[in-house]
Amino acid sequence: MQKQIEEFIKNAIISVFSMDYEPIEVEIPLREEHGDFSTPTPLKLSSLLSYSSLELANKLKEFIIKSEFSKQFEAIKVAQPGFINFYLKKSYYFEVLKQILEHDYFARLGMGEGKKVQVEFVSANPTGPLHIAHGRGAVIGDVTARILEHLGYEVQKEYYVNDTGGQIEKFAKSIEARYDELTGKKVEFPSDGYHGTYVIDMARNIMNNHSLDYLTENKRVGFLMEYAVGEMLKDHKEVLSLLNINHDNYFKEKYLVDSGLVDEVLTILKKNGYLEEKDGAIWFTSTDLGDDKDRVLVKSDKSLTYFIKDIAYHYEKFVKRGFDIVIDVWGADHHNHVTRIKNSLKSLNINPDRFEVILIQLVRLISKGKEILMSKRSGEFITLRELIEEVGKDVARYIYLTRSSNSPLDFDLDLALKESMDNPVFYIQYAYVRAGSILKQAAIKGIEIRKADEVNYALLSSNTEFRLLRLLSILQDEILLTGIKRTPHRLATTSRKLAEAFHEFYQLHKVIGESAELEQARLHLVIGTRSALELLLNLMGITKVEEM
RNA sequence: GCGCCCGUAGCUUAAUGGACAGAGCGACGGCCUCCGGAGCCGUAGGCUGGAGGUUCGAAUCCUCUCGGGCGCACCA
Repeated sequence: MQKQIEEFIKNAIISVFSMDYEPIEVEIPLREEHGDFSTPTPLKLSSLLSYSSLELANKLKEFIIKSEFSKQFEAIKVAQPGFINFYLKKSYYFEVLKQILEHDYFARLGMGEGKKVQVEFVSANPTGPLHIAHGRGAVIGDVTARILEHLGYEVQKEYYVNDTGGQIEKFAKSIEARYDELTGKKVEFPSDGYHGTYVIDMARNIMNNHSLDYLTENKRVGFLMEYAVGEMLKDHKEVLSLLNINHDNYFKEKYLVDSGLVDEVLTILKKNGYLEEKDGAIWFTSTDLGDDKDRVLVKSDKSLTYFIKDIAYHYEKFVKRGFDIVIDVWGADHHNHVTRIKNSLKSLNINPDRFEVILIQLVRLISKGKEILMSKRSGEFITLRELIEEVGKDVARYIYLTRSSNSPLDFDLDLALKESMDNPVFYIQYAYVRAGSILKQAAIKGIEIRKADEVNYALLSSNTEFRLLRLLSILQDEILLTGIKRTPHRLATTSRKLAEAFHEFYQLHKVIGESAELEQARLHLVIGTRSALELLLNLMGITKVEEM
């Protein structure tokens, strides 16, 4: 509907003022008295035309009112200082309700038709367990993917596995040292190695299952690298699935080198004039693109930097796999990397606008007013697994989701635990349960749900009922906005509002036991609301509970 | 020093440049013969860190400033 109004106003401006004006903004007002949809376009237009914004608004309104289009609205009003507000007809609400019940109104939207989008998230180094910050990126990425899928994009959720490089080697050597310690050998632990207790656990596991004794010195590290990455990744997958997150694809960094992609990219960069040899290394001349320094791609010892592999990786996403849009979810500490990748895309003749990054700010875990840094169990930073065990997956997901990703998040553990009795998550789930329980009662009493054509929706006439109907009617537009703006945290607010409206309805109105006509109309409203809650819970990845 | 992010109610925070800045928690006061009270209704609490500017309109954009976080590798 939002789109239709935009389109219509655009044409109205062409007809009335014979000018083509863009963009037309149509918003869902914060206050219900300002209508279901509203546009400030006359205010913008007044600087271009010699009318006051109020005059413009009135002229446009006159034009709109005469049209067939306006018949869908109860009222179209001009408001100070020049808004045009649209109030949907009750019959429009009723039509939506009917569509929800009989035509799968909440099905996927068609806007992303045929467009391939990749959302890459988590992609943690497999050198240690996932911690709470990874959880935030994981949920934001997952929900973003779910929303885009709902909008009709073809979405792939990807996890990039850093299975080569210096860090992995260091990790393998740390395990090796622990292994040797366990077998009684005296060794010096690598000074910059990984000290976590999980490294010792892994070494112990190897000792029990896979003896290293028969491997030569240089084969040991190779074996350990592969083994460690495999084990760590297995752990990551397991923890993510506890959070209800399952990636579609795990992309191995190793493949970039083995497949010759890195060489391919280097060749193109050379051809496009972005390579330079200096001090025995190969540099990307990114200063030509506005960077403050050139960046090394191939080190003087011929090994590859992370950067060249990442360039090759993104080249692969766009050119080999043909994604139209790639969205990476990164920790905010990598923000400098964003322009670097965009620059590299430019140098490969790929439009950098097709590449987006959602930066996730830090997460601090707070308990009793103080930040918790270490975990008792592992001696590491609090792991994601521990957090989920502590507060549960739904609470964790919801709390991660309520805050905008570019704002730092204080995850108050006490509050999360206390809230588990009195928590927005349960509030929303409870609304879903209540709706279900009314329907269950109806079934027990043998009440049959009539077809929409046989139900008199006009009996839904209280403010509370209209509020619910209105929320149902604007839900798809709301989700659309959430998807386009890549602001998944809006879902938290949207679903809370809907739950609130339903609880109020539940409190004020009886459904079963009213006159048969009213009973039917309200049952339909309950079914519609339940579908909407179901959609929202699915998008947020929060469990739909039937009983609490 | 340079770059990015954030300062909103006691706490955690929301608000595609729009209309009176919304919620939750906490505090205070009401509501259970009724489909589940994990609920509902109400009260108090804000110069959106500060100062300028752009705009018909600024929490939002620009400049400066004060606080906090992060990043500035032939690490990933």
